[in-house]
Amino acid sequence: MSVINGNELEGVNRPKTSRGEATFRKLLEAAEEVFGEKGYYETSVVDIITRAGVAQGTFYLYFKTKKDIFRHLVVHLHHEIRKHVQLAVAPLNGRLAKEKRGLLAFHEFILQHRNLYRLLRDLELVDEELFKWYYGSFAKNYARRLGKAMEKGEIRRSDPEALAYCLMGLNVFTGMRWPLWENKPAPAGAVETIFTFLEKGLGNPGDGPAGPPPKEQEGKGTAGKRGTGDS
Amino acid sequence: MSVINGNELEGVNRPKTSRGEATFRKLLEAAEEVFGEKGYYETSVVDIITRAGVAQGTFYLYFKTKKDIFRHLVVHLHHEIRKHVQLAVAPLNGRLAKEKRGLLAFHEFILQHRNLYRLLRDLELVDEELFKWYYGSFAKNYARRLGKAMEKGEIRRSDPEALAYCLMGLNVFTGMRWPLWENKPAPAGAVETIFTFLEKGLGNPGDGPAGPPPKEQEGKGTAGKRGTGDS
DNA sequence: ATGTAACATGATTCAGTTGTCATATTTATT
DNA sequence: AATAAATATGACAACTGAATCATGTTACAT
Repeated sequence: MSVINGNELEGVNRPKTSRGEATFRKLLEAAEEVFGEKGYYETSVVDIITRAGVAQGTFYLYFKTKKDIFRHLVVHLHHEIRKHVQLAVAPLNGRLAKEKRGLLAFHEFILQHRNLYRLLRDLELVDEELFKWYYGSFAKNYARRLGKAMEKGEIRRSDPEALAYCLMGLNVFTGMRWPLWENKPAPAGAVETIFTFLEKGLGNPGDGPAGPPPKEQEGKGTAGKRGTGDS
Repeated sequence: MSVINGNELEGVNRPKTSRGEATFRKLLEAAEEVFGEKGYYETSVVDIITRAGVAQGTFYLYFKTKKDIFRHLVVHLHHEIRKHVQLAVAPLNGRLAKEKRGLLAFHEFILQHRNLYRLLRDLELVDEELFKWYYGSFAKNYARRLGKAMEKGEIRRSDPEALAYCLMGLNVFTGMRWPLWENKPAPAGAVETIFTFLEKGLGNPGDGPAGPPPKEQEGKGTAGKRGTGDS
């Protein structure tokens, strides 16, 4: 990806002394807060430097533009979320169990980091390329794990990428409805519904035709019909 | 809803002659295009009136602010999408069939109205209240239909609202992945996966009581908290 | 202690933005 | 035709916010 080279974004000058490091951090913390509260477009650089308690010129010492500090925060967020979910899910066995726990962990994360999460919602408008990188990279990883689970026979065999997007959508929208909008966990009834939907949707270990694994090719007439002229 | 009174938004002055009507429309069309291309925040009123070919003062004859013309477009879009999906789905019988066709119709709509769809993505940041109205109203309707299908035994009984958000998420994310990002319909393999996920996730008519003995009961371990279906 | 690179400042410049208003034209009404 | 109401104009006042830069101030290696 041209978006990110190595582990560093361009447009960001890392400080070289501990004094600079402190200022750098102050700016990032301030930016996270203000972006989270008012959104990217409603936030000015002056808002950020005011909250950080530094002068305007100082900002441009470390970030080339407002967008650059935003990007930096987003990449940070991406790693944080993954770490959080990964950690919660690691000790469990079986894709379904991981999937369920992962959804709850994701909801928790939203509740505990509303500000950071809001950044993510701005991302699509601020930098579409980075946005695609964000979800694309998420999906890729997700699909890999799903693929493995399919091989192990833990879930039904199908297109891992499509499945990944289904699951991300499900996570994001339920995370929006309760944690984000109501600022509390999804009620038990909703969780139960979601879990069942996941369980049946993914397919249980013993579920499928006991027969041999299907031949990886699509187009087996099942639901078949494409909607529109598919160009 | 305080957002919308009757069928008209405040901040909008409808024209009173056919000449005015033409100008009004020109402005709306121009706004749809520019918003779609550059996004709400990157678009200025000057951009809009330039494309519409009218003077700046004319804009303020019909719209109080930039936000007001945006809101007007969004409400319009909401009705358009619903009409499109409704129309595609109406002749079909059974929730599952409707659900499948609805997803394809939704994807079609995105392909045919990329600009309008993009507005929607901006909405969350521009006017959160209207955004919640948008999805909330969608979800409410959706849940109502799902509830009816449950009563008829067409799909598994569960919390209709939670299910509605799952399905919306699934629609939105798959619509993003292929129609929006790649500007073409989802490939057959992906559609098949999505359909199967829907089919199993929603539960088939004959599913419930009969069928192979599911030794697997839900609620163990992580799922933990059982709750009666409240709301 | 001194030289130097890093760090910090904030007034200022500059490129935009919104929204208004006096003026002019068109349309509907009588 | 006369009049009022609606529509259109574009210059402009008033404002916003990003980014710069000349002028400092620290920290630290030598």
